[in-house]
Amino acid sequence: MIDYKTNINTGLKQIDSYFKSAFSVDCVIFGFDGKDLKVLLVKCLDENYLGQTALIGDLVDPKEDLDEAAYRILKNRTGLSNVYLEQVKAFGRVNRHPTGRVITVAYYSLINIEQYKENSASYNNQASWVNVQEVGELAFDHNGILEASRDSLKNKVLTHPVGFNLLSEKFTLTELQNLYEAILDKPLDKRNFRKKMISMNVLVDLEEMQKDVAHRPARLYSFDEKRYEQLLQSRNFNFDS
Amino acid sequence: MIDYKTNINTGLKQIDSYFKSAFSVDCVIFGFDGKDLKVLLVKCLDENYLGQTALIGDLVDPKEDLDEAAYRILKNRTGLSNVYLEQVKAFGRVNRHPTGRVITVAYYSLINIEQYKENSASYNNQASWVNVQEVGELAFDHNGILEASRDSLKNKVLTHPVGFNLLSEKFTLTELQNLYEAILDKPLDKRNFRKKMISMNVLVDLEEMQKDVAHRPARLYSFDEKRYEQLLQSRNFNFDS
DNA sequence: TCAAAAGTGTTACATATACACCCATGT
DNA sequence: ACATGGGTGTATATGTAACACTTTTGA
Repeated sequence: MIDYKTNINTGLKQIDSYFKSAFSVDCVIFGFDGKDLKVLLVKCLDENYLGQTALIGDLVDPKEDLDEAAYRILKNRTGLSNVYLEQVKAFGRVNRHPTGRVITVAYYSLINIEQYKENSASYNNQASWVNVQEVGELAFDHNGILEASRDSLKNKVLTHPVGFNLLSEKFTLTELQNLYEAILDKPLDKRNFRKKMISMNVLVDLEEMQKDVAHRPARLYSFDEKRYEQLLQSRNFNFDS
Repeated sequence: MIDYKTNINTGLKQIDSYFKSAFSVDCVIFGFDGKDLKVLLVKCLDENYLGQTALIGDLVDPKEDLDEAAYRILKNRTGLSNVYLEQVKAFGRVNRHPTGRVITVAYYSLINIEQYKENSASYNNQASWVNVQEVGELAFDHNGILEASRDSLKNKVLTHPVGFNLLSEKFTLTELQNLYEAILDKPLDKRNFRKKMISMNVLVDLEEMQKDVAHRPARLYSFDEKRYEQLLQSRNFNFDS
């Protein structure tokens, strides 16, 4: 009934015909420009999808952990290390890649666009930020990967305040609210949002104001990582409104 | 800076050295015996982990989608089709498998133990049900995979009543509560549990009673899948208590 | 003085939690 | 009669949702 020779957990000799596949990692790199959620995309040079837009990805080196590969790709493309990175899931349709059998593992990461601009100056890699609402048809199965990543991010942000990774160190509550609205793709009530955020106890009031804005300047906050780590241990956040 | 020749999304010729890996699927098959959450495990025949206990898994055929492979493995091992199946994530540490570079994609599935027993009689595959609380050291990185799957199931069950897949068609509210307690690994309040479950509107009161029990017989219910599908579309459940 | 965004409280409603006793059956 | 699990309601606390006006700045 079961062909034990092909069963990798119960024991097998290396069966050459199985070791002819490759893995890739695709990174959905999210950024935020103060108004819209953006994703970093590149032009595809693969002959089957020539000129189409694609996610940033690469083959995983045989001597490289999956997570390592994701960090390497991010570092290569953005110049940034220590970025927020989360695995989404694996995509493995047989014909998803024309070159051969390639299973890809999707990751999303959250980076600060300003920091990217500073660091990536030396990397002329022709990547560009596209509003997630305006992403057209992508190469391969990348539209599906992007959708799954957006969903994953939505769920994450409802329980963990990871959105801070997309903002500058100092930010206003309105910027934060705009970010949540962009991620959750729905409007939020200003007063309720502020109450909830402040009651979470992860914001540090910097007692500092915006400057040179053509309206009443807003108070600046930063994110208290230590406080957040403590909260993670005690119990879950819940950010729903 | 970036080696475009090795970049699979922007275009590449097949690079043989990358196409020497394999994928496997590992299935965390959960069952419920009325009291404890169980997982179906097998004895490992791999020489590196000889005699150790392991999850059920297999290599993915080069001509087979990932999901297909998971369904095939389940069918082979349990005789069951149309089971509830959910991808967890990919595990890709370089040395996780001694035979070669093997990335594995974990799935968990929820099946009914009674149904399994009926169907698997002809498959003498020496699999056995182990209480998840009592699982010892497993082969490969399977303890990590099991943990990730339990977490994933916990989260799922808080928002979607998928637990029904583990029960018989007819069940009592106490059985259902025991199941939730086993999955969430904490006690729940009887009255609050019943109120909440009933208010979800996914239970059908069969107007039928338990028989041959040495105490007051309990009312039997079944799960209303159509109602559930409707609810999924409208908005999310929330099962937290 | 105008435009533009910042900032602020209260009330109604819904949901979650805590909690203890009587009931029906088989032995 | 007793042991076993089945079944039920209420009060309180907490969280969520809805809602509009005044303030501060630069132009």
